Amino acid sequence: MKDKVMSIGIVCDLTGLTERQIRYYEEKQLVFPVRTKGGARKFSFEDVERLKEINEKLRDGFHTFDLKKSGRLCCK
Amino acid sequence: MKDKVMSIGIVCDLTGLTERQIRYYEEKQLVFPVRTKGGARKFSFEDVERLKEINEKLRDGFHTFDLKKSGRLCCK
DNA sequence: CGTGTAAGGAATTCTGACACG
DNA sequence: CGTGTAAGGAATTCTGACACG
Repeated sequence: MKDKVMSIGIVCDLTGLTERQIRYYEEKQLVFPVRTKGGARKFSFEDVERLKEINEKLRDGFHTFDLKKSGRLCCK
Repeated sequence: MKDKVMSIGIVCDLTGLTERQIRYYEEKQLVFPVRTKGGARKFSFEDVERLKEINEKLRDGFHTFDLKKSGRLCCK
């Protein structure tokens, strides 16, 4: 599940987010996809889950820096 | 593990096979990737395992039609 | 701040074919 | 039979920027 194998397109399908949102979350250091030689991002299923959580938190009123500080997004 | 999320490039990395081999195995009905709107193949981790088994069998002297007839590649 | 979009380029994947054998 | 390759096109992804606010 930690294998970084998905390109951004399928991640969009799986999360319902836009490429723009995903790239922004990466820019803010909330997710860490790996890169192919060509520069394309590769995500894992874990990243997909995390991205969904990030978006939820943002919709709940949190900010990207809040999420970064906390490290984990979920309290369990 | 059955989620068809990987494009052919990563499958090549994961299996060590070439795109040509993977497409040929699909042509011979040994694997069944899904397609994106744009026509790109998407594979699952299960497909990756199957592809490795297919290639092993072929190296052992089997033919694609032998593999197709047997259905399963592994006897367990 | 978080996200949308148009812009141009680079990398990825696709198909059908010729080749060897 | 199974696989390599060059060919041209179409789809995908990338970055930096302007926009709103």
